[in-house]
Amino acid sequence: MKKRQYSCGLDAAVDVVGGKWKALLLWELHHGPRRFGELRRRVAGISEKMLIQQLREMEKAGLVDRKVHEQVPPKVVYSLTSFGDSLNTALIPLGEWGEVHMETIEAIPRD
Amino acid sequence: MKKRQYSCGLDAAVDVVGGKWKALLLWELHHGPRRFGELRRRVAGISEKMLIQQLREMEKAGLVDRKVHEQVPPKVVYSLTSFGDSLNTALIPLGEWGEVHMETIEAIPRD
DNA sequence: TAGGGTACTTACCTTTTCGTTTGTGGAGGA
DNA sequence: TCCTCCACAAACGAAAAGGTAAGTACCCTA
Repeated sequence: MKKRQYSCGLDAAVDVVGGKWKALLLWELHHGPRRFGELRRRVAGISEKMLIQQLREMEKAGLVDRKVHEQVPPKVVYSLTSFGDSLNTALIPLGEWGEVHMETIEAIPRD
Repeated sequence: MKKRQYSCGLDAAVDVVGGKWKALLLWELHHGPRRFGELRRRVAGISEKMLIQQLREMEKAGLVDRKVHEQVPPKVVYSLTSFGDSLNTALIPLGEWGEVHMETIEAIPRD
């Protein structure tokens, strides 16, 4: 979330789903509601700080729903809203493209 | 382009198209081949440094083709490869999602 | 003769993003 | 009693991304 004025829909969408973790979290939540600790374990390499940061941003954006179960130890469950689900649906072709061309993408030189 | 190991296709695709400018450039080139100066004028707000940097990265990734016409003054034309075009096709649903929800996205608070 | 267009390149700086570490407070298990 | 788990929070620094400004070499137009 950096801009206010977008030049096209794609611009806006990439702004919402951009960054290192949001796409992965969307994908993981697509499989079903998840607790904080579950997400931390299933999304490889994410730190707790990044996880909570991304979740908060996605909550603000209306993509995910955060439900607190008042109990000890605490239990918080995150799930996709219908808005988040619609974004996920729109991302499916892109995900398939990525899978098909995975080897090509991995072979891109980076310097 | 930062990682080598992707956990899913979506992860890889977002890595390729991520950042502030690549989606806009892909979209612009989707309308047809463009010269450097044309892109600079049509993609609002981009600096020459960013433009050439992104174009070079997209060239390395095999998304765009760079054709130099040896003449004075110089003339360089950029166009999508079939690989770049396939990415663009995969991005269409996302672009449509962004257009449909543009107002919602613009209303997301950023602090 | 001055200014603008052609397509870049380089240096420097600021902003944003990402990662690491430490700490909270109560509860249950060895 | 110590350790771990739960779901965070806060501080700090590194790294990456992005922005600004200037320079290059040549040509055409006014």
